Amino acid sequence: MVPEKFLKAYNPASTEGRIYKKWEESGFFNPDALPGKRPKPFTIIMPPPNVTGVLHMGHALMLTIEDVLIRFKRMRGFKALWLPGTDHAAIATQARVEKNLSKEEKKSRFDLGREEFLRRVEAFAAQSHDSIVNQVRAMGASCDWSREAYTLDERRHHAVYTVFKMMYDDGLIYRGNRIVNWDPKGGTTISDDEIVYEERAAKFVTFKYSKEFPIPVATTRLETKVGDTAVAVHPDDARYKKYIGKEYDLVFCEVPLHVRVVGDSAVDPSFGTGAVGVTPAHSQTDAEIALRHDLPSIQVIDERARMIPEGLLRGKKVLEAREMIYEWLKKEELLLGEEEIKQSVATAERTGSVIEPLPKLQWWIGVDRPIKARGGKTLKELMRAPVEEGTIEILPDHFKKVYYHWIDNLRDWCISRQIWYGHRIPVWYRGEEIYCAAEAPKGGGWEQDSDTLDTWFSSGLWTFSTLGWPEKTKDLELYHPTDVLETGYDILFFWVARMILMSEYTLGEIPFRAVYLHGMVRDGKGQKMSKSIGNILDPIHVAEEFGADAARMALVVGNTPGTDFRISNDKIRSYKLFSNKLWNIARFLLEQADGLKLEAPLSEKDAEYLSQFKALAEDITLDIDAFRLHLASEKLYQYLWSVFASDILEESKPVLKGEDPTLRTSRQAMLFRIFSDSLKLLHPFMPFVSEEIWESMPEGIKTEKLLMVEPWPI
RNA sequence: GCGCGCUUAGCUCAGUUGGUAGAGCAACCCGUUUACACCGGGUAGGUCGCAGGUUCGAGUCCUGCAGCGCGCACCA
Repeated sequence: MVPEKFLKAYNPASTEGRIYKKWEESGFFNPDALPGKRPKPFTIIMPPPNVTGVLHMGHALMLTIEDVLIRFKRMRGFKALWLPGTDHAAIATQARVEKNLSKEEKKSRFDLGREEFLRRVEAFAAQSHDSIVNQVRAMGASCDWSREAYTLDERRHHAVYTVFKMMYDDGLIYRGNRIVNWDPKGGTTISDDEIVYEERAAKFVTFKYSKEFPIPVATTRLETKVGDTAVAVHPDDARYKKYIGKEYDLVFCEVPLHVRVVGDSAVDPSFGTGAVGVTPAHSQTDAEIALRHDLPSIQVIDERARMIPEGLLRGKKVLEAREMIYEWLKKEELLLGEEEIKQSVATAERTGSVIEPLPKLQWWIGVDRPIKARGGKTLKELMRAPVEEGTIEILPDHFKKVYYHWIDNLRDWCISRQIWYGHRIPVWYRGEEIYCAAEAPKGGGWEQDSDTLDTWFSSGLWTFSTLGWPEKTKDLELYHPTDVLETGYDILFFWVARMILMSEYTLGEIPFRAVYLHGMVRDGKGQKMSKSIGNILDPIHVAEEFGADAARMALVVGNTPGTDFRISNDKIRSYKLFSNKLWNIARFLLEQADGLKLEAPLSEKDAEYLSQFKALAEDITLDIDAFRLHLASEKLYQYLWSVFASDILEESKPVLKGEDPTLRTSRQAMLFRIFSDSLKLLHPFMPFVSEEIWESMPEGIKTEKLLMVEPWPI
């Protein structure tokens, strides 16, 4: 009666691969193949992992939460679609390949040329993709592989070009020469959101340009001062008022400067000397002052972060130039003072390089431009409205405020990148002519823009590009808007906001109804997991050692949305023990299954046990519906171990061995009914062990081929 | 500077709408005639950061304060 496998302890390693194969072969990951009518769809589009390497715990958390929701809804009778994919992660992937190239072959991408380099990146991406997809499977993710998408494949390419052209024609995408965030190491511009601010010590130096120049200024970036074209003071500042409008010709560290004194109310008279040396080419705020006063802009730092002006400084690195000018000021007795201050320095997220603000001709998306097709609303307004109106729910709720705060401070989005891996900008040039389309216009001589698009541009389309847009597909009609977008709070701006922007602009509808933001996964000591600390828990190793089920439970129990949380081997081990506990409960019950009649009348006590369980099942159902997975999973654990196994089973032993056959059949029925329904409740959280036990449940309990498609007990 | 969050047992954290403080791990004691030692039974441990307020009643709501963390902005 008891299958032999139950005589040994539960072994996830030898079970999980086999079970996953069974699921995959059933075809039930594809909602079209699910049994029953299923009028209502339920959709989650998977946040695509970058094809830059391996899955980490954050991915494992994402996969677990989404799989719990999808399995739950599938059992609840929904047409449940979970669409998987991967992200080409333009800069990140290119940087990886460039690093390998320089390490292994001592070559740069320019040595290989665009075509050959792209071939290398694609080979790397393909390899990385395969290993990632296998890791996703190992976590038990029940996603529909037949619909798998890539942010850089043909269909997504089509979607990207279509949206670009729409925005170009609507005047939202424009080309502008402005100050950009230049990453000298990556050799590309980056968006404001890709900047990481680092606190560093800096020397705040007060000086005069020359003996004759009447106004002292202060700066931490002496090297930019050779690009100054004005000094700005507050228009009401009694000290400097008299100089406003005067112009000076002077030579600063061998560089001739023409400096005008302007009055501008953006200047804070109480900060520094109350006067600003205006460098329009290398500072955002200075460029704004320059615009107001029609000042010239002189670029003095190049794309490799080296000095441009002729003379002493030419070709020197920025930091060297800073030091040289400092020494020069000292020598010329122009140095008036210095102070050590703390300063937050802009660095590039991917390369860690210090950002050089430079003037460059780039492509931008205007976030404050009225859109005719959307009733004159701006992109900012389109992003804000659905969250304000509550058509998009954000969990936890307080992230709404963070979201609004970000929108309020948002500036135009720089979308062009000087890298090669990505969607190439669909714009063609011939002399002064510009043409926006996927293909070059007829007639020769057209050259395509050499830049590619910010990776988040294609990610922004993800909810509908994956469903086939711009074609009018059935999938799009049925599954969009999607139901839940589940991701880490760290990409609320990068991604969530841009999906709302793109969906509202392109389709005029929300991309998803709810946003579930999970926290960051940290190690047992609360440290961020990183390679250099060596505290990374690889979800795949964890799954091999303890089982994916154990990893999933450890990731879900007690983990509330929006809050960082810690995971350790100890925690995961405790849920491996739980898998084994379930295994042994099953073994015990199967030993007692002789003469089982599921519909036998229940004694008063057994009816009481059953109704207690029903109440719990209802409670757990409400919890999952309200995204309280941390509570649902803990309640199940608690009930099965402390109530069902420790109390009910122990109390049942004498009844099952006893003389009274009525009590015995009643008890049997109650135990099997509770346990089999428990397996259903548990399935979303621990799909492997529940499915494996389910396989051995007696006839009469199973109504479908697999537990994964059994109807939910409530 | 603007904003957001956290502070509950030794550690990590739950605590859904206000109704007698919870779990896991760790600790200590006992138990090996069996569903499970990947186990069972038991013990100990908290004035819920501080100060006020609302309430019949506050870990939960309000105000203020402190410590910690995070985001955004500024950074001449």
